[in-house]
Amino acid sequence: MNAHPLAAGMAPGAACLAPRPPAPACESCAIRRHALFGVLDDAELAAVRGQIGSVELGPDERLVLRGQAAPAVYTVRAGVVRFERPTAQGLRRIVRLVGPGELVGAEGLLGLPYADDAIACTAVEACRIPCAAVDALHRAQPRLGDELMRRWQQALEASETWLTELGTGPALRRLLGLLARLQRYADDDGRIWMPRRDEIGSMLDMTVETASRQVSRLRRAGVLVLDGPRHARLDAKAFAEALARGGE
Amino acid sequence: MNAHPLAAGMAPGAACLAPRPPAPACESCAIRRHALFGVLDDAELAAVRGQIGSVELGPDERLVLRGQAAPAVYTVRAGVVRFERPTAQGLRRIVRLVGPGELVGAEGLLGLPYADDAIACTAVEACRIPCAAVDALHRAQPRLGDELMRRWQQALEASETWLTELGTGPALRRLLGLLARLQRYADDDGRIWMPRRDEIGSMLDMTVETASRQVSRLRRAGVLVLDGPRHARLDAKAFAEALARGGE
DNA sequence: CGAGCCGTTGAGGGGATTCAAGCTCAGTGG
DNA sequence: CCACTGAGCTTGAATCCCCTCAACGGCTCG
Repeated sequence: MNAHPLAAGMAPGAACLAPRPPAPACESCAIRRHALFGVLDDAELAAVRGQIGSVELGPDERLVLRGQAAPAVYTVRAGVVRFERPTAQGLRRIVRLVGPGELVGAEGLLGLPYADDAIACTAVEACRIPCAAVDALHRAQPRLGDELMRRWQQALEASETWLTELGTGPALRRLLGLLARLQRYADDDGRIWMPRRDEIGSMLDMTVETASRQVSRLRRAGVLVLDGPRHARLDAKAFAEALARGGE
Repeated sequence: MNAHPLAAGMAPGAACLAPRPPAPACESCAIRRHALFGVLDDAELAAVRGQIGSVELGPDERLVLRGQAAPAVYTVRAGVVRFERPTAQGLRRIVRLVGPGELVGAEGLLGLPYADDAIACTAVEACRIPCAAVDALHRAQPRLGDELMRRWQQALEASETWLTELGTGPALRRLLGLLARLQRYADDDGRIWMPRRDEIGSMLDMTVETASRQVSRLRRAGVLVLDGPRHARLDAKAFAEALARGGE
């Protein structure tokens, strides 16, 4: 089945132990309004400001580890993070992707250990917020509770959509569905993050070879233009057509 | 691909319009401690008691409808409910199952429409709780907020587990995974709810025929004993062996 | 009793996997 | 400088699992 057997060759524990520089100015943060603390006013934000740290990760470095105690949640400021968990067969399956403004590790707020490995796909910047800080704020500002629930609901929605759109149908259509999602994380220049073939395999439940074949097909059809080792570009028109044809 | 094209022949709207008898005594409810309001004491419970209605559904009747405004949430008291949503191809995919003690339609508390169709698999009894009642209680009793978040997290966990365990691997193993889940909803007598073959198809992303073949295989192997039209029984020993072999 | 739903089984074909080889490219050390 | 290596990607050939198409039997129900 799909790829990398047991996390061999991954960067060591990272995030939790790394030094934690203070976060850049929250007040002027580009994603402030979309982030968990978007509901707070300047004064409230200032009160927790000191407890928030900044984390930077390179590709394939772990942000959190499944099963570990969860002392903090993370808000992604830049980059793409994947959620992985092992299947019963010891293989790995990617179950969700999150990007800027989204929350990682919310289960920590309930006193639960992290439910998935969260691993950087691209270079990632994130804010580290201690669970205790969220709890304290929550008591003072009940609206934060609504915002948390809203995020849980979004995560659930994303997971169920993943299941229906990426977990069914022929390989080519699943790949198109994935690319449509990656398009949302495109940079200003229109370039998307292009996963490794084995990552595609883990996301779409197919082998590396099948992933490679389908990518090549889209490349030959002019839908996808590879652009550097881990980047690509979609031709909007050709992509829409391919999607309409629905994978042959 | 998998079964029933567009909900033809389903019972009409049901739940929302049906008469709402008052709920049976909450104080002595068997699932009280496992339900959403398990955190409330007798006095708090008594205060909302009057707003809670009881709903009873037969197999294939809808509890809530995807996309519709969500005035209430439901706590399942008995039976099994499936969450369905249409795929991009107009087919239906079952994305989650819930049983006694679990919550349906929590997204309504955020002012969102229902995210999935929730349909009774077996005979179902549920409590209908107006969102307004939950909101009011929530303001009075903050612990209810934690309980809600806990349920959201459980739903998310269930969805991701569904993806990794039922969305991958050969057909037989996926079926075994499903049966293991259904076992949790077994009655005191050890009988489990046995889905129709097309329902199995919608859950495990396979055709009716494949579902039938795999079921027959398990039947011949003595793992599964069909017992009435919509019921079955698992042979614990044979089942464990089959699971260990992992689908041949 | 015919109609329709549900389940089962067979035959055939196709899409994905498996096994295998070859390619490019970056990093390494002789 | 260049073989050497290994990771990642691609492609081919053979196999197999699952899908498609099809037929049939049991059952309920009008």
